Amino acid sequence: MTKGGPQARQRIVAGAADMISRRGLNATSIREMAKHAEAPLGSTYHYFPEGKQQLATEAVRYAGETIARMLRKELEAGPVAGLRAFLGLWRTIVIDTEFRAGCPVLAVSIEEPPPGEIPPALAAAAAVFDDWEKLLANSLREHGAAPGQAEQLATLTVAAVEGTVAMCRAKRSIEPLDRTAEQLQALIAGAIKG
Amino acid sequence: MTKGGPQARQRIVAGAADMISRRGLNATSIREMAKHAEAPLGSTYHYFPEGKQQLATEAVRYAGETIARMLRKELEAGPVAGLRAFLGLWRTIVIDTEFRAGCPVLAVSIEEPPPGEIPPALAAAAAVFDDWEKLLANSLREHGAAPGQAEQLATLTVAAVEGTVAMCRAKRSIEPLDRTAEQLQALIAGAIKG
DNA sequence: CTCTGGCTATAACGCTCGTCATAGTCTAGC
DNA sequence: GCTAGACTATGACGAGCGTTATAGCCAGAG
Repeated sequence: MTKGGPQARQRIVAGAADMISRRGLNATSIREMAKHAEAPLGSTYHYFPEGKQQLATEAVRYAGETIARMLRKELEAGPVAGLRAFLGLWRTIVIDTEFRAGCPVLAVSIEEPPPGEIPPALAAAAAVFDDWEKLLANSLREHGAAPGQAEQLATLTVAAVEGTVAMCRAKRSIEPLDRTAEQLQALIAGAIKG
Repeated sequence: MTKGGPQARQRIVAGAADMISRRGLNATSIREMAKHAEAPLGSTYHYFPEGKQQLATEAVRYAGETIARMLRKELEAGPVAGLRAFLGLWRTIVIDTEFRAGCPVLAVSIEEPPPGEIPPALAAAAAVFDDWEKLLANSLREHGAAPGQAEQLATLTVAAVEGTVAMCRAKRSIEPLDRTAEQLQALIAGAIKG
């Protein structure tokens, strides 16, 4: 049986991350998230009593952790290998979904917060970006890059990939990602040698 | 008088671009766009008979042209000057709006299109990115960069800036943009010398 | 068997959405 | 002044939204 039980919670979170990565947070309704996960609407409020914000927050963290785990593993073979895996992951997502999906973390980042407060989903997105950057920067430093350079390069890499994925979706072409990939690889390869 | 007349059309488009850059396309309603431009709701359907899609398309083109015009002008002083102006523009937007606004072109790019068709606003976003890239690439080539390198660097620049602006919004900090700025400036300065 | 507590089913709340229709107002040109 | 056409005012349409409430199911502990 794939339905019911606590594993439904997991399915809802994963499905929410997927839907947010396609349509953005605001265009993704709780009803659709439930349907997509084959869970009843009532269950979403059972598992996520704080409503949509909580669900979005967990979806962002889930996607962030999934990618961070992959990054950590691939970075063991060095920064260039890690970068290649990072780029390859996004390449697969964009192509397999026919340019329909992107990054849920970016999607959450560009929604205006209500005045005077920071929604938890937005804070989670910031934490995910920080996480990814730190993983890259640490690996760069460990392989001989200057500390300041490592930080800047890590930020540039994450930002460029996020931006390029969005550009690929608009253009319905993978070419921007391949161009960005070449530039970043040359950059990072150079930084750990100099 | 600031109300009424054909100049209302302009105000609606400019206001729509601003609102989309803050909340994304889906979270921006026609009613709010009208109110924001101090125009009656009926007027939006008078000026934009195809409804929201048309308004979004014009908003994307408007924002794209505004920035392209600025880029064209600043690039006359060379690629590094153009890049600096580009970065400075986004820096101002992000800071002046207290991390609430970003790029409307990016915002439109990450909305899932209906199956089997490409909404005009998405096509317009792709065209705007192309425009910006071509301006940068041409300037790079004119200043001695190798053609392939120029194209890749232009794509990287646009993507990195777009991605960084989103990161700045999530983190509520301008630091990512300053880091990206340093890296891109070094890169572009290097490319037109070698 | 009974009872408890996790999960589901169903319906409703007030609200906003995109869009359309219709009638009214205003202004320029004759 | 009068008429045409650009613009506005108003209200409605069905639909979907996030959220809440209430009652029901049903496995497993006692």
